[in-house]
Amino acid sequence: MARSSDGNKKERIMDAAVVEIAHRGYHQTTVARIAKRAGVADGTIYLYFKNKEEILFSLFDRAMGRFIDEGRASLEKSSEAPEKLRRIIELHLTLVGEDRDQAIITQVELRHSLHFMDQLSRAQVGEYLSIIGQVVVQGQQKGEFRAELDPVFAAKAIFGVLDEMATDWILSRRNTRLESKAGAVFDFLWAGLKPSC
Amino acid sequence: MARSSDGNKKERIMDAAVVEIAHRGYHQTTVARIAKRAGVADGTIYLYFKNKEEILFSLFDRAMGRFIDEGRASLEKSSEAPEKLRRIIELHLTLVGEDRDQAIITQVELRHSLHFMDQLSRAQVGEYLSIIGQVVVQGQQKGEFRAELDPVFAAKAIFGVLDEMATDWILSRRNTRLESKAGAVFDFLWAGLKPSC
Amino acid sequence: MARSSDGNKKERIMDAAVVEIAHRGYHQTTVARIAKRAGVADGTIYLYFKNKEEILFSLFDRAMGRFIDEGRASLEKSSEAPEKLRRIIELHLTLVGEDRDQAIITQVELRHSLHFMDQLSRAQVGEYLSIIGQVVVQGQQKGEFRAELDPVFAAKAIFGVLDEMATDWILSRRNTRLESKAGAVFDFLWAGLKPSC
Amino acid sequence: MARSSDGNKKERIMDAAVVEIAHRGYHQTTVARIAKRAGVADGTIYLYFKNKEEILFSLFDRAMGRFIDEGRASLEKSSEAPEKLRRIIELHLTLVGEDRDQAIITQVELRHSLHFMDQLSRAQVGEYLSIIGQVVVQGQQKGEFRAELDPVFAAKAIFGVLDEMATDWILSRRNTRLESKAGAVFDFLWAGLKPSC
DNA sequence: TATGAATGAGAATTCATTCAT
DNA sequence: CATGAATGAATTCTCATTCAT
Repeated sequence: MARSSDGNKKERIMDAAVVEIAHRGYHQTTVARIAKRAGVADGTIYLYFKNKEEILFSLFDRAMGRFIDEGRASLEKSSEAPEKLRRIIELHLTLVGEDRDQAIITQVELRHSLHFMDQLSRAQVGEYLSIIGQVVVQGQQKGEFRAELDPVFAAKAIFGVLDEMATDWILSRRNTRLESKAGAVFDFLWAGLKPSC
Repeated sequence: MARSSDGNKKERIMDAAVVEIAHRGYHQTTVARIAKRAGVADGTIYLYFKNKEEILFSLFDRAMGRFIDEGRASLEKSSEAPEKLRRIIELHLTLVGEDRDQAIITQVELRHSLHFMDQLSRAQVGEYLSIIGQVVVQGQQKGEFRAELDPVFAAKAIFGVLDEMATDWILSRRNTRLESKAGAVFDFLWAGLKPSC
Repeated sequence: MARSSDGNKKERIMDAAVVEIAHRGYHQTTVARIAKRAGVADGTIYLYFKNKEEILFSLFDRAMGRFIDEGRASLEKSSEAPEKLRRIIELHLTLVGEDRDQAIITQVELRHSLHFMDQLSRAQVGEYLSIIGQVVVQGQQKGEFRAELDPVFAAKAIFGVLDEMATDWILSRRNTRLESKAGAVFDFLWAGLKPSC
Repeated sequence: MARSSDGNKKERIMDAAVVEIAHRGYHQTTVARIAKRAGVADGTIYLYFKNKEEILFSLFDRAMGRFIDEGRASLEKSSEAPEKLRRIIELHLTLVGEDRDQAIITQVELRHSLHFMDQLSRAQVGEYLSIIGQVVVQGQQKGEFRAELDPVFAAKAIFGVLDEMATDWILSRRNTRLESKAGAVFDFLWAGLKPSC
């Protein structure tokens, strides 16, 4: 049966795309290279993706899906907002940090044009930001976070710090673990969020 | 006259490039289009730039130069670290916010590829981060900022928030002024930086 | 049932091909589209036709077969050459005019290339022309048509007029009936054929 | 100066296209082959033609232009309608017959799709038919041609006979001169056109 | 017979860059 | 310095055809 090869083939193409694109950049990566690495014919790519750009979008969807799903799941485990914030920070840095190639896609290649970023941010990034925002709101309701803070702004600020850490980690090719920054990030953000005394 | 038209011509090409690249993206922008908008022949571009990529680099240099120069100048005017932080925030958001096309270049197009970002971050972004870092260090020395904070980390966090605000402003095509976020950004960062009580 | 579905399937494929090719042209029509319209799998096409070109040839054969068969049958009904000429004209225009899609195939798509036309004209068109030629010969023998006319030439001239009417009808998308031209065509040709006085 | 090479280059490309397309058919002819025969780079083709199809259209325009121009010029030389008819017939067959490759383009390749024929017939073929029609009208006014004939119909009939002779000449690869048919064509058409007695 | 996923050769077109004027 | 016609390498995508099931 084609049972297993079907799903596998699309995945295989995406995996190949991550490696190729991470190494040479989206524009230098030819569809032929991706096909070759995936072990399929060039034309086969087009059975699974409308065009080259669709591959990149799919890569984003797959990655962002994990952020959102695992983000949601992680939040359910704790009830305190600061604890949730810590979990999100750790999860974000862990997910980005566990696959450098994928991280290059997410932090760099996926942002290569306004047109592209537009589509991304509208959909899933917006959802991710709103998850963060909900944690902020919840923390404010319980008095754990400063009430006067705009939660939408706060979510973006939090995301900005996380995103910068991720990008910085990619660019500095040192062999550090990205998660190791989680403590510092939490301390900094928590200081900015907690009620002043 | 011949003398100045030279300098003018390079500037004209760069200005044309900003508009074209902001509107269609770097890869969709042809050298011919830039030449046309600049009012020069295609070949003339190559008298001023080694190749297409060089144009983009020059755009970055020109923009980053202002950040660094005006950043430095601005810092000299005040002596308190929090005040300096506020100035940097305002300057950053003002400079990004005053020209949407240029901002698209800075926030989006310039981040094309790892190869590209590498070159950027090594040089001037590193310098910009170090300016921010120096403010943090100074604040810590004077007891205005929390001493236990790693100033290099803090600089990145600050930059991350500013950068996210800038990118968000570009993507949300609302007609707001980016500088209007300066107050909120300062409050948030200041809370995260000041000594806990 | 299996037996007849076989024949049906080939017919179904040919019918689908007529519609698709008439609407998009031979080269823009993919085998996949024909298969889809015919309700069969892509591969099934190749059980009935050696390749895509064969479909077109088959379409021609089927159409030309009717011209020849019905032409012959029609000629047997009358004995006077002018009457036979009239019948041929009417039959030709009626057959072309009764199915616009099929007519597009016959008048346009089938004339794709020299290679293609060669094969067509050698075989069946030659036979059709010879049927017309025989009518001319017969008319000359009975003194109904001018004797000095080369019957091969006359057949081509007759065919040329009919063919031009057919093509013109296709291109002018007016909602006229092609057969309505039969009278005028006959009058014109008859004048050219009958003995001068 | 590029003075002479400009016009020449476009002509050279068109000449190369005639040969290549006549020999292999439009679809089997690659732009690269045309470029090679024309002695230019592939890309150069696109400085003179928007795309491959445009080359074919240009070929048609150039050819049809001669038919119309020389047709018009030829008609001015004589005043009798039958004489004009004879001139048109001779000119048509001479022009088609003087360049077999070009004739293949005109009689076969240019007709390969409805879309294509539409564009052709609308414009210049219509004009050519109307030139023929005017001769018919003039002949009718002077009593040289049968008055009851619809001149639009007659023009198409005349064209149909000429066109069939041309196509037939191409397909029969015999080494005859197409113009040699002019007499027979004229006799046949003249018999169909002249007032009955 | 019938299927349809997979193949991979093939071609049009673009565009950064050069260089003769 | 300036031009812009010419170059030709490079790449995406299509689609007729095959073949394992």
